Amino acid sequence: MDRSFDEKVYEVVRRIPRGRVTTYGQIGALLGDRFLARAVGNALHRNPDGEKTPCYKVLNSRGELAKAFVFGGEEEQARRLRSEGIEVRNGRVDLAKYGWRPEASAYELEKRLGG
DNA sequence: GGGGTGACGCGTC
DNA sequence: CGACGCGCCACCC
Repeated sequence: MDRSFDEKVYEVVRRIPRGRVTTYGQIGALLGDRFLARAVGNALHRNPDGEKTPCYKVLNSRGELAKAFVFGGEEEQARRLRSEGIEVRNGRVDLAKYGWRPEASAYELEKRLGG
């Protein structure tokens, strides 16, 4: 009954803190393989529930939004990001400022320590 | 089982 | 900055 790859991706996305973003590559790396980045993008493209899984918080390695954002396109994605206080300029977000590294999060640390 | 698709990432020009 | 090329992968025919 192992969860499908897509579901694992959604789980990670649901843990992204409010006001922060992450990238396809970082999620892939967290799931065990940096080359999964492309598959992560595909998984989000198939996201069945935009409310439950805030995929608008996932960007590419350069902090750029997705032209093919499923729930309304790039503009809608920008609006959702801004609604969390995240700045979007020229279709891009400053990862140094808003980026979240899942593998270094307190949540992960706690989990590894057996919390 | 074989082949196409795509919200990727990185190097190169 | 933009345009390719290439490697890789899960999904879906």
